[in-house]
Amino acid sequence: MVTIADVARHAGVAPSTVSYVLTGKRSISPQTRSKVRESIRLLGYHPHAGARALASSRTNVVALVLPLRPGVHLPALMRFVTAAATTARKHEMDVLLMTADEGAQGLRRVAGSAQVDGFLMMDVELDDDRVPLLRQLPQPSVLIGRPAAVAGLTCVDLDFEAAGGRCVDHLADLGHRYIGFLGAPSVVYQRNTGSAQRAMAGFGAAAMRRGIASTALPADDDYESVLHSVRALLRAQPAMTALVVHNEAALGWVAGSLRVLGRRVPEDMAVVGICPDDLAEQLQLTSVQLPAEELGHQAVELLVARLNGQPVPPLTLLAPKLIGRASTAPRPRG
Amino acid sequence: MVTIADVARHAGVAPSTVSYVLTGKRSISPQTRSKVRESIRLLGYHPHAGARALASSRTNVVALVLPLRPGVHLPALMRFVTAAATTARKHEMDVLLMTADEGAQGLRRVAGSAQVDGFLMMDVELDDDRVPLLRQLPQPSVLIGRPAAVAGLTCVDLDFEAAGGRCVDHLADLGHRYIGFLGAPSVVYQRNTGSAQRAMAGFGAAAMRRGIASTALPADDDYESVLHSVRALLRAQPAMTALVVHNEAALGWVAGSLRVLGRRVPEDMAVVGICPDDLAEQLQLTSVQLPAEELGHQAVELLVARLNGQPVPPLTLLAPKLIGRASTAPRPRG
DNA sequence: GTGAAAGCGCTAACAG
DNA sequence: CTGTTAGCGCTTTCAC
Repeated sequence: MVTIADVARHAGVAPSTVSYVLTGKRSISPQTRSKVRESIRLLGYHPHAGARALASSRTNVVALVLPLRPGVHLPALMRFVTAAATTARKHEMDVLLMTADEGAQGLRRVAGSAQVDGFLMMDVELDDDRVPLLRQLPQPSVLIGRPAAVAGLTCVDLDFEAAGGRCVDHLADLGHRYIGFLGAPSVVYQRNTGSAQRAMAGFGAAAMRRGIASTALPADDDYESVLHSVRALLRAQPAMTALVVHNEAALGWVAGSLRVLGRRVPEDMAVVGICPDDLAEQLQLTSVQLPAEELGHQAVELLVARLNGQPVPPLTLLAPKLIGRASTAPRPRG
Repeated sequence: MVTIADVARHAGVAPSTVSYVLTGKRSISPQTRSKVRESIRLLGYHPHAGARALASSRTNVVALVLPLRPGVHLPALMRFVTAAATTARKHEMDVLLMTADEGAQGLRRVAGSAQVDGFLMMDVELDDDRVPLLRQLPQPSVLIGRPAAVAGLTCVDLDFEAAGGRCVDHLADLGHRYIGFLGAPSVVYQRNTGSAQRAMAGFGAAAMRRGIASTALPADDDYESVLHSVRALLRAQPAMTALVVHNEAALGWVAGSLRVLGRRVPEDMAVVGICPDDLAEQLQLTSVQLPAEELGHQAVELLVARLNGQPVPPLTLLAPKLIGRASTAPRPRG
């Protein structure tokens, strides 16, 4: 194995000089620098990661903690993961993958053994039990999602409240005056899921603000339940001409349900989803996108900033973007 | 930070003793062992990963190199990843995530800096340029997929040849005598993609073996192309009553194309796919599954075996499993 | 069955 | 601007 001493000898300098050329932590004369660089290249030298970590207490690795509970949209998750990995590499960092099933125990292990410089944790819910632990760890962490108390943490999330509002605004601008909201399964709300509750709240508030009549119902993931909820919405508000759907699993059934109930999309009923882009694209659905890449990128940037001792805001909310597709049209005048 | 010296002092033993309790590399008296264990627990000691790697030249980390080219089925990929991660943890190992876009350069970097003990590389194709490099590296590697020359490597893959054959056998057993094969886009075959070619070869050989007339065509990923290819197949072999599809992206259009051409599934035309299970389930398609979990698990087991100096076969082929669903039925007698 | 001590390869004072 | 050197925390001989 080629070590820093080999490089130093080959270049006729001290090991520390080689180290400084590599880290840039002190100024080196151009001649020395290029001499050293050349030796490094010639010998094919790569600093030993373990030795470096030991001496510098920096691993240049971030842990990425993924949720793998059923129901997460895998394509969106992968988009997030690759964005995070790519951004990490831009900062000369690597990514250690942790599945959530190791729980707090796993975090303690990885943190305790100094395997990583920081943590990225996805899909954090309001009362996640790992959050208090993260606060204690010596390594900084960035959460994707939004726990109840944000103080002392760094979180990034889509602004779900604004997302709900954005859907209403889009529909209101098209002339719709009676709008329904088809939400997640009711257990999700019982479970205190932040994104679900906030999207719903944003939807309701925007409707009030615009003087629009709104009705909301949860829906389970199966056809029966979706059909039932859509029918119930229409019964509750017969003049309804638009629907906001915040339920990925239900989306596939919505068009069918509406058809069965005699409503064409978008002529009789405009539909807006809050969902990953590929799903919306596939269903030709106007939607507020879940910005997976942007979240992954931002999360890493925030973590890197914290590692460099820079101050970062406790909560970064990404503005929702609505993409118009075939499922929305101006309200039928009649 | 708690070090091994702290634990040793607390337990009244030498640091080396603590180390040996942890690694089990020499016998320790039960009393000493439990004394040490207790101190470890009390102090919340975790060995420093970097220090350990430096002293032992073992990181207990494996690199997982993922393909992120367009067209890979993300849900199946994630199933593979989690299986690999879970199996790795069973062996006290962690997983470092590498995206393929770093290419050979990235492998060299990670290998050179001794960040990992070995490599897991997914979706290797016949002429992958990173394969020769992997052979040179000091760390062992396991490939998921099957490059042209397997000597000196360790590979795991689904037995695509048997998979193609299995589809034919299933259909032949149901009485079908004229079978079509709808393959990947023709560029995939031009690109020398092993799995595509082997599935096709297995299909052809099995048909010959069973005395069945077979016809094959490639298909692109869009509706037009699929419709065109299916129509061409039917024209070439009007008596065709069954279809084997090895093209994930086309699968969604197959049923529609057949309907347009006046064939009901499965009454007029039986369909078998070679595709990830969730896709097949969703389409209610009889299929040979892509055993993502099993591949991930096996790959890690093989790598661990190699790390322990155990001999492993250069090629491990997993037997295809066919799951019967609604898309196949006995041949209509008429 | 246990201890003492010599590194593993690198970084970061300290010294010039 | 560069060299010398003392660790970083652990494993693993060697010695008893």
